[in-house]
Amino acid sequence: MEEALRAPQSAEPDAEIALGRLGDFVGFRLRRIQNQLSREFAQVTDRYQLRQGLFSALAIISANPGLSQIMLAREVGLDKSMAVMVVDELEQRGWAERRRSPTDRRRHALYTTEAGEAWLAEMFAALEVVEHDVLDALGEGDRKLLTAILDRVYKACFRG
Amino acid sequence: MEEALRAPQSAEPDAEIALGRLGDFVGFRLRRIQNQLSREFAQVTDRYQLRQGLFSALAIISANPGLSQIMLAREVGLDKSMAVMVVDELEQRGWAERRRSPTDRRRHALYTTEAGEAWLAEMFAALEVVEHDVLDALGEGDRKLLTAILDRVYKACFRG
DNA sequence: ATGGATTGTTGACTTACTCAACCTTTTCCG
DNA sequence: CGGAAAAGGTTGAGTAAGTCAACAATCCAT
Repeated sequence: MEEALRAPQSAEPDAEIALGRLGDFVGFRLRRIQNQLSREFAQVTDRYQLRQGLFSALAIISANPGLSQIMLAREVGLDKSMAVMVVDELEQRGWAERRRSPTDRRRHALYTTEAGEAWLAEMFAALEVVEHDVLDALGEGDRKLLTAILDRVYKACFRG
Repeated sequence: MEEALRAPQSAEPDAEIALGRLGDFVGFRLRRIQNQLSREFAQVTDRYQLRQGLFSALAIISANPGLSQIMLAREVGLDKSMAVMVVDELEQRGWAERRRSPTDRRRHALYTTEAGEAWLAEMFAALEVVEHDVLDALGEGDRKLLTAILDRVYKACFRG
C-alpha cells in the first residue's frame, strides 16, 4: 500500500498514520482487526442473505445440543431478547429447532437439524477461506500461541 | 468459574459450554473479547456521556495533526459520513477543530485543542484501568508477544 | 474550460442492540 | 402446602451505529 495506487494531487500519508498512545492498548488493535475480519465475513454471509450472529449461534448449538436460549445468549454475548430472534430465524430456515425441556418446562432445549449441520459445514469451509490470509501470515506455532493468549485474555475479561 | 457461584436450582453447565469447531477460528475469539472489552469501555464512556469512537478518533487526530477527515475515517474504519458526525461532536465539545487546508481547500485539516489533549490524557488513564485486568493476566512478555502477533494479523488483513 | 475525481456534508434508511414489561414455570422457605 | 421470589422466554418500544445515495465545492488532467 505504500507505493501502490499513487494518487496524483496530494501527498498521501496513507500508510504513515501514527497510532500514538493508542498503540499501547490491546483493545484498539483487537477492534481494528475484528472490524476488518467481520467486514470480510459479512461479504460471505451477505452472499447467503443472513444476519450476523446466526452462524456462531448455530455452531454453539451444534457443539452443545440441548442448551437453553439463555445459555446461548450468554455464550455469544447477546441479550436474551436477541437470542429469541436469532433462534426464530434459525427455526424458520429449518436449521435448528426448539423442544421443550422435559426437566424444566420453562426452557427451550435447542437442537440443530440435518439441514443445519449441512449449512454449518458449508459456512465453516467459507470461513476458512476468509481466515486463510491471516493464518498464513502467522506460522502454525504463532497461531496456537495466539489462540492460547486470547483464551487467557478472555478469561481475564470475565474474571476481573 | 467451575465451582464459584453455585446456583441452587438447576444444573448450570455455564463454564462447560463447548466451542466445537468454532474454537478453531481466530475471528470468533477476537469477537468475544472485543465485545466484552468494548462493554467495559462503554461503562467508562457512558459516565462521560459520549458516543463510542470519539476517543479513538481524537487520539488519531492527536497523533497525526492536520490529517483530513477521510484519512481519519479510513484509519478508524468508519464511513466518511460517520467521520463528519464524530468531528462535529469533537468540535462542539471544544476538543478538536477543523481548519481549511491551505494546499487543498476541499480538505479540513484536523487539530486537537488544549482541552482535547487534557481530556485525552484523562481517557487514556481510564482506559489503562479497563485493560488492567487483561494486562495482568498476561505477563509483560506475553503482552508484547500479543501486540506483535496482532500487528502481523492486521497487516495480513489488509494485504490479503 | 470541460470532464472526471476527491472531500466534505446532508438526509433517508436499515440493522443491531438495549430496556422494560409481561407470562409461565420452577424453586425457595416459612 | 402455599405464597414469594426468581428464572426462562417473548414481545414491543426505543436508541445508537452504520450504510447508502445524492449533492456542492474544489482540484486535476488533457
